[in-house]
Formats: sequence, C-alpha cells, structure tokens
Amino acid sequence: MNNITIKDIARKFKCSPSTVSRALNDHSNINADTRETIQEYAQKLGYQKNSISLSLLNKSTKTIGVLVPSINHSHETLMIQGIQSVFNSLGYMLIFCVTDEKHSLEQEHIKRLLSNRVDAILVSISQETANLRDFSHFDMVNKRKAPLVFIDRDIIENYGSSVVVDDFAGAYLATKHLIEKGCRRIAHLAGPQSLLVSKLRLEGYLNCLKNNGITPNNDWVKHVEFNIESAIEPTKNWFEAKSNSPDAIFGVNDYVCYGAINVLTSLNIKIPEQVSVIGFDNCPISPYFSPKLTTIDRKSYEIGRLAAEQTLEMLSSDNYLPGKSILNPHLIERDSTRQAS
Amino acid sequence: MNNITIKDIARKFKCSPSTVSRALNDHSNINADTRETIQEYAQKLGYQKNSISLSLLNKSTKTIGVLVPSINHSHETLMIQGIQSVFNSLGYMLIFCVTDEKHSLEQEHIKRLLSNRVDAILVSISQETANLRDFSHFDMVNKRKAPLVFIDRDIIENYGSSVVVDDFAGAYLATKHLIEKGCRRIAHLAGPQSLLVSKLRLEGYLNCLKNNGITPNNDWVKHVEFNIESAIEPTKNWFEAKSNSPDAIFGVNDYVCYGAINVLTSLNIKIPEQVSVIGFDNCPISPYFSPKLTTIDRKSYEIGRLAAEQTLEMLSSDNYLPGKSILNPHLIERDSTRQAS
DNA sequence: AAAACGATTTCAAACGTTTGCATTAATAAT
DNA sequence: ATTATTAATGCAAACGTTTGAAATCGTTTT
Repeated sequence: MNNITIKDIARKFKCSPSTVSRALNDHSNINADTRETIQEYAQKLGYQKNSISLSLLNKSTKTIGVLVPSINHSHETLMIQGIQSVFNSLGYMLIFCVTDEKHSLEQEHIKRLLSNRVDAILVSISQETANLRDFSHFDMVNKRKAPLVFIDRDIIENYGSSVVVDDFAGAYLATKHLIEKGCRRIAHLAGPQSLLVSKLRLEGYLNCLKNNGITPNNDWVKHVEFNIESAIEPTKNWFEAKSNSPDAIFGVNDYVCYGAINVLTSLNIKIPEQVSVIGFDNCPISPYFSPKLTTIDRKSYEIGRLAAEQTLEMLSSDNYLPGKSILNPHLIERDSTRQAS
Repeated sequence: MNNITIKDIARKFKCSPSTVSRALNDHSNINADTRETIQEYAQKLGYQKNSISLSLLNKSTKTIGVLVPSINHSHETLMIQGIQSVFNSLGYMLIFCVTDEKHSLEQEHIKRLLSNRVDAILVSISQETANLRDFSHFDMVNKRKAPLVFIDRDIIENYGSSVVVDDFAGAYLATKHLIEKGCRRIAHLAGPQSLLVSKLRLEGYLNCLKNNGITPNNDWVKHVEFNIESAIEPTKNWFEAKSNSPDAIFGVNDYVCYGAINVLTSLNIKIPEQVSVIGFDNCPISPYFSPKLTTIDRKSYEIGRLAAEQTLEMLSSDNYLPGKSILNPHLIERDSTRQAS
C-alpha cells in the first residue's frame, strides 16, 4: 500500500498538516493561492483522504451492516437493492454478511460489525436464531445504542425497528383467491417451522379456510425449506396416491411452487385445470414460468427501501423510538390458478 | 453510540491502557490475576475492540471491496458466495457495491473503497466502462498497490489479475452440441455488444458454425441485454415470419432463453422437437424450467472462490505478479435440445 | 512609533489501540 | 546489606485527520 497523506503534502509545501487539511476542505481561513496550489497538487497525486482516521475521530464510519440468511433468492437481492438505493446516494457503504441460516455465524458477524463500528445494522434473522431464541448478540447491538432494524423475517419486539410484509394477510389473500376460483381441497407447502413468516402464512391459510367453512386437513400441510428441491417429495406424496388429492397448492414462496409444478407436470396433471398453484414473493421469473405463476407480491425492494429509511431516521435522532412498518402484499393473478368455474 | 474503550477499563482498575491491552491480548508479560480480572470485566461489559483504530495503526482494514454490475442474476450471487466462502473464515469483511452497469457509479465506488482503505478490490466491470474504455479509476487502485482482481467479465490486461470462464470454448461447446443434434439453422441471442463476454461467445458460435461448414446468417444474431424481456422481440421476429426460421437458439445466458422459450411456447412451437434451445450459466432454476434447459455451466461459485484465493495470494506477497485463471465450462444436457435425429 | 487589527498559519489535542523501551517493585543471589 | 535478576507495569509514539486556540506577520489606525 502506497497512500499519500496530508503530511506528505505538508512536507512538500513546507507547511503544517492543518493548512493542507483546510486547503483541501475549502475552509474559510485559508489563502486562496495556497488552497489552489495544494488542491492541484493533491489532485495530481490522486490523494484520497483516509476515511479510517476520520471514522476514529468522528466516531462514525458511514458504514451500514446488512445481515441476510442467504442471497440465493430474488427476494433477498431485491431487498438489498432497495437498501442500496437509499444508502448509496448518501455516501454510506454497505457491508454484507451471509449467515447461511446459522446462529453462530450470525453472532460472529454481528460481533465483527460492532468491532468495525458500523453505524447501524439491518438484519433478516437466521432460522437457527429463530429456533434457539438466543438474542444476546442483538443485546450487544442495543447496548451500543446502534440502530437495529429487523427486515422481512421474524422481528424481535423491543430490540429494534422492523419492516415486514403482512404475511398473514398475504396468505389469507392467496387462500381466498383459490377458494374464489372454486378450489376446496387446498394444500399448503409451508415454510420452516421455526420461522415466524412460516407460522403467519400458515395461520393466514388456516384462518381463511375456516372463515370459508373448509375444515383444514393436517396431511395437506407440509413444512419444507425455501427451495425448489424440498417441495418435490411432499408434492409427490400428495398426488401419487390418486385418491383424495388436493385441487390446489399454496406455496410459502414461488420456489416451492416451481418444485410442485415440476412434479405435477411430470405426473401429467394439468395446471390450472386440475390443480391450481399460487406462490408468494413474485420472483422475476414467475411471469415467465410455465404456467405463469399466480403469486403474492412481497414488495421486497420496498421492504429494503423502507428499512433503510427507518434506519436513517434512527441515525438522525439520537432518541428514536423503534418503529414497525407492515406492508400490504397484493395478489398478482396469472395462469397457474384456474379461472372461475 | 456507547462504546467501552480500553481507557475506560484502565480507569476502572487504575492501571494504564497498555496493561489492559496486554491483558486482553494474552500478552506474555502480564500478571495472571490482572489478566483474568480484566478479561472478566471486559467480557461483562461486552467490550469489543475498536477495529478502526487498529486499521489506522496497521494500515490494513481486513476489508475487501467487491464491485458488481448488478445482483439480479444467480450467476452474480453465486460468485459472491464463492468469494464469501474464502474470506469469511479468514476474518475479512466484504463491502459490496452495485454499479448498475454505470461507469460513473463504478468510479465513485472505487474512490470510496480506496478512501476506506480496503485491502483489495474485486471487480466485474460495468457495461459502460467496457464501452468507454476509461480505466482511470483502476489506475488509482494500481497506484495504491492494492490488489485488483477482475472477475467474470472483461479483463483489462496489465491492470490486475483475472479469473474468467473460457467464454469462447463455452459458446463453441454449445453450438457444437446443437450441430450434433442435427440443427443447422442456429440463431444466437448475443449479449451487449460492448462486453468482451458477448464478443467471445459470439466468436465461439461463429467459429463453430464455420468449422462445421455452416454459413452464419447475420439476421440470426441479435444483441440483447442479459434479461428475459429483451429476448422477446428478437425471438418473435425470427419465428413469426414462418418461412426460414431457425431450428435452434443459443442464448448468451439462461435468462434470454427463458424469454425465447416463452415466445416459442406461445407460438405453439415445440421444444426441442421443432426448435432446440441452449443457454449459458446454469441457473438454479434451469433444471426446473419447462422444458428443462440444456446449458453451459459457468462455474460461477468457482469463479468467485478462485478470485478470492488469487486475491489472498496477492495480499500475502507484496511483489506478486498478476495471474490469469481461465476456467473450462462444461455442457449440461437437459430437455431443451433435441435428441439425436 | 506604538497599538490594534485581520489574515493566515501553526500548535496541540483528540479519536483507540499497540508496542519497544524505560521504570518500578519485588525477589534472589552474593 | 547490597547488587543482580526477574516480573509486571507505565510511558510515549505512532497511525491520519480535524479543529479550537494560539501565534505570527504585515498592515492600518492612532
């Protein structure tokens, strides 16, 4: 490394570092000539001020930590883009950490972020953390009085602000849609059991069934992971036994629907004629899938954007009260749910 | 912000900061009792050392800057995961910047990263940069002697190391496969004209055609963006005019194939019976698309991993010579290319 | 000529940590 | 009892920058 410092420039002009600093920052108390000469020279040398030293001085790094369980899903990358859209223009840098759904990694990353004195932390908590319910690492963040914003997944009340989509409402919307289309035997590929998102969507589904006089069938709810593969087995089990199979599937996200659709197609079951499928997330690929997938828009980008703005508010007022934003999801109807029969 | 410092602890025990430092770092010259008491107290208070001050002292931030044009594609997120897999375990933090294919953003981000004194920079250059061929920002990185590694896209010789997939070979492989399956009228949805990846893949395609006695047809090469939507129009144009339409499409990536397949399906053209389709990237969804997409594995994760390792080598030896790794892509045959006829 | 002023510059401290060297205190050897 | 030895701790500088206060210098006012 080969960095020019303010001292180097000072030496060159036989002046003090303070003068150079003032020259470069267009400070008022500086001779116009000196300013010009120094600025020119700094420009020529490609001087870039050392933000590290400034961070130390100002106790602010202009850096935000972002923790996500994975970056495999468009939902996550869209969220990240939403976050970036706010922070980038304000000169903040984003440090990303992928926790891989692991509690230990989440803890370690939080520690490192705190050690690196990030100004705030946005986190979508990992499955393991949701399971273990050990939030000591978030305690540490709070102890530092660093803004903490929970995004998208479980939120931990009193630990920070949160921005989530109304999962219950979304699931209710999806189930309602299926019922309106004439489906009665509605199965649910639910998410990982420990996550609040999964629970809320399951509840929305169950609640809607009940409100419409349909008795839920335990066999038609299977907890799976958020990926294509884990949807394969349960769907096979439902449809290979020809008798009494579902006439619709509500997937906890679009990915599990892709998996389910693959199984249905290979069993020569027609979608949506025989079985309707509805997802959650609205992945960019869903409108181009075969069949084009009806789904619930999760507003991932919007979640990220709002979370970032919430963070900024917390940063600006040192005595903030944690807020909670709940976004309303909406239905996007495509070809995977049957027309009214 | 509410951070405990070494000085706070020193005050508490009426000792000097040096003692605390030594105690916390298990230094040899420290009384065992003192060590224990101090460590215990620090633990209780949740003391986290200020990495910022250390960065200033050691002139190393243990931070790596990563620039990508977007994070919409699985290719990019896989690459990022590959990069993470190497750096995470070594205690490095990753700062991500999305350039949105813009030259100006790329420049600005590089400046900020340098100002933040990242230890190294990995970059997948933006389309605009490739167009303008203005590399002054990379000059700045070199001037600082910070390791610079180009990943995946264009590489700029003499500016740093690079890790890429052999795009020419991959395109050749794809085209060869189509020819072997009996296709002769092979169209190519090519990538953005300015990018080297696009050019190399186009060349691989053209070269393979020629080597197999097929005269390329200019009308059957269309430059598009790396997304689903931009593939729609060209594909429509090719196939709506019923006469002399292609019998195969080689897409510059899987996404444009998704777009093409959508058009073909809506025109009731059977894949692969009437038209074969082959992509490039091997997106996680491709094996579940309808039809399951034959494609070239781009080894995105591997690219990221190798790039990270290359970076580490450059970091460890202060007189490194930039290296160049070229990965060999391979064919993954699925259902979108017809069986030998 | 002395005093006052204004413009420009320098000084010194601060941010949190590490580390070579100096210092202190306690113990062991003479 | 004095000196040598060792163990533990303290001191001060360093990293790069900013900033209020102090200093310098030339100029103007009295």
